[in-house]
Amino acid sequence: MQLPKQYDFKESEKKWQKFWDKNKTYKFNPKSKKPVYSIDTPPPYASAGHLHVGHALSYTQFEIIARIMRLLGYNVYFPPGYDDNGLPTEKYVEEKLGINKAKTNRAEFRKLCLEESKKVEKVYTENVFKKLGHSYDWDLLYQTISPESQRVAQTAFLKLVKKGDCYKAKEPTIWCPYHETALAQAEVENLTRTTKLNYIKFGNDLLIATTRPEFLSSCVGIFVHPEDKRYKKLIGKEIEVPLFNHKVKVMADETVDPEFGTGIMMVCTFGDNADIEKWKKYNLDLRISVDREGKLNELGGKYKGMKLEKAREEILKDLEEKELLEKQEELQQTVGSCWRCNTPVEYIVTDQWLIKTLKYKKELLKRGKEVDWHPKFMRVRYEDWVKNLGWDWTISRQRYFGIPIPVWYCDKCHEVILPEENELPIDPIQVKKKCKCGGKGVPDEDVFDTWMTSSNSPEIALRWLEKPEQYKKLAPMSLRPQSHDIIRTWAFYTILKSHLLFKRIPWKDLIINTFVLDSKGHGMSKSKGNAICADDLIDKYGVDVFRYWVGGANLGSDLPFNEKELIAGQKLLTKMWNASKFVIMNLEDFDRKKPKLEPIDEYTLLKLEKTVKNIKENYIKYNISMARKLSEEFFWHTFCDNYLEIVKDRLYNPDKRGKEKRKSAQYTLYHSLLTILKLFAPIMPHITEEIYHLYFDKKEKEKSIHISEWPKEMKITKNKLEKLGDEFIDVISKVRKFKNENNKSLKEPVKLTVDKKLSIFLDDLKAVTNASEIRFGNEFKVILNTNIVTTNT
RNA sequence: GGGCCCAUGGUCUAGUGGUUAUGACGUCGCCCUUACAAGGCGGAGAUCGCCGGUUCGAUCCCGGCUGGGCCCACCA
Repeated sequence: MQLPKQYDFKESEKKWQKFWDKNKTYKFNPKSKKPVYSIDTPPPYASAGHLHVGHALSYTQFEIIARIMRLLGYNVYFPPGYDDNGLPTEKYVEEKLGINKAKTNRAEFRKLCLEESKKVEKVYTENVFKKLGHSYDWDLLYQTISPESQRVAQTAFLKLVKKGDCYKAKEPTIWCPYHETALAQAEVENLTRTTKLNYIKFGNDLLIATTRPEFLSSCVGIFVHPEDKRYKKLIGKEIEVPLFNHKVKVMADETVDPEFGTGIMMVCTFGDNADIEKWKKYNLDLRISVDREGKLNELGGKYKGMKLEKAREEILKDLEEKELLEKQEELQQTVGSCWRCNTPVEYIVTDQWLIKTLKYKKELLKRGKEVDWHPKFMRVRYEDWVKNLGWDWTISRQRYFGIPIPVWYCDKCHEVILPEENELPIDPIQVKKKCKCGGKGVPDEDVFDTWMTSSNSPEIALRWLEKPEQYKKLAPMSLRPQSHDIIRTWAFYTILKSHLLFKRIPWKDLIINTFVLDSKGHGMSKSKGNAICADDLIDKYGVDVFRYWVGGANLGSDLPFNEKELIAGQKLLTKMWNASKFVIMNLEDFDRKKPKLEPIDEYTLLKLEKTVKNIKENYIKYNISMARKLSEEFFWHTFCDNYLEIVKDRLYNPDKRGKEKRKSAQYTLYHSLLTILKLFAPIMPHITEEIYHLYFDKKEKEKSIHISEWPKEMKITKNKLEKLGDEFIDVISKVRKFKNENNKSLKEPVKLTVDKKLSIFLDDLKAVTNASEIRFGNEFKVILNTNIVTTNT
């Protein structure tokens, strides 16, 4: 049999990717009796940019798991998805089509987004997912912008409203003055900045330090520590606020730090979270002086219409003029800011839809414990987040584009008008509704937070509403793979929704992907300019080598990028190609019948079986790197370095050694190589498929190695043999070392003295060491023809 | 300010309460051996970050420190 001398990865990748596509190799079979393993895949936003290694790694990491589970006998439900319901899509469509979304209608614009996204996604599918050798079932593709996804989000909303877990409220909400929208707690980032702490004279010459003098008009209370001797007598008194001259009460609260500033805290509605807390706790007045654009309103008096920054300047100027500004100090401060525009957030009172979270903290913690986190310590992040929640989840956004909130408000009785579930998806702007009282329904023009959709990804992926039977059977899903930075959003909201809607967890396992750092140990990002492009690596080394690297990463931990790892993978591929070539060449006349096995062949199969078992255990625990290591060890050392060398003589000289002994070697080679290929198949799908098709596909029943069965146990249990075999291998190693130390070729003939126990391997031992004579004795000896050298055991 | 993770030969990495502490890349030496010189075989190279504690015994458990990475937080 003529086999190609070298493995051409580029050609092989193209060939097999096409093959898998054409044959729908990875199609989910709803009729199969195998247990189902379902994956709640993270839908990426299909960008045209280059593929960052970090992303390529995280997506490939759980893709390897999909392959592992398929190989272990599961019916794998592995749907690809695209997240095209966000701002990036909006922007892209506006720019590409040269339209202004504010001038088209919402439904029309959404349709355009859907169409454009589909085009971009098609390119992405080919250039990223298929190129990486991913085994999605493309018939299960979903989009978060699709009508079906909208229906899921709106149905979930409706159910929660009816249940009372979703409500409309006039509440202080986190507000981005730039985007003019409410934000969820999870959308707030921290911004560290230097600011001025201003010491301002209030009535009675009381000195109060504040960083937000622009909020003087909103001041509703003064707080001191109850034990602070300086101010004890003030408690209960009223103090006049400078410039605005309204009076506020002095109160005591233990959270006030006497050491900070002057030990007096001014509470305004609302400068920050602490204000809201005290406002609620002490039932203070509401004096809102900031509008939706971040400008002062009527309450701001002469500062009305000024942006907060400007108002601050003016107020400070006026305070100074009136000699009410005692002093200013520099202060390092951390403030919340909008995650998109970095504008510091404000807190204003608006009408918003919220989903209850605070009420369910305990249950959510319990649900968190029901999920199997990999690694375990990542659950702590979830728990910390849940414990520290301070707000219910604001799900309405004052944005133009997104999934509409399906409600109307009666213009007469002001009741909320809800649609029927079977009307969904619906855009209230497009559809008129009447109230029971006869009043006209005014549509809610807000849209959902995008997490409102994403948090139902299991429902979208499993076709909750389209295929209720399937959903019932497959939920909860088996696995959610995701990155650690969205534990507080994606993981949290999904668990929340699942708890509220279905009273159970959304999936059994949650894995946190590896976080790739640059070679110096810093996070990779475009802005830092240290991001490495996965496409370049794939062009240079091939996908399987890239995937080999991915297979060495551990879940939930950091991994500095190191190109050397790829070289190791490259070498492994070469080795695998060559070893397979050798094996297949020697299997031409193999009839697959089981012959009487030689002791060393049995020993090798025994070792293999142990390895397979061990690997399975690791694979099930998502310990891919350990499985890879074990596979490599067996393949390279046990199989190539030792076994292949041992059987060469039997394969080459059947006349001398006996035909049956050659068959025994062939049998062992066949099963070992096939098993080795399967063990590596999830990590390196292309080369293993290529080799499988060089020979095995004609013998085995499956068309593709990737849907073949996990190696069956051969039930070899000869423990004595294992010990003896180990000793035999040890002798080989010693003889090699001996020849090496004497600068001799490995072919150099020697005379050996070995333990009598090893006599069962006599012929193989003789052949592999090229011994002209073997004697038995207690002491191990190697002797050259010319000079005599002895080695002891 | 709180919390989490990490620290092992030059580099990257595995691992365990107790034998000579993995493996890879690199390096050095030997070997053209009919699968593979993009190879084989062998060698050198680590007081397992630092300081304490628990223990008969710690790289592994506990506490502290240092350095790196990350998450969270209302000091007005």
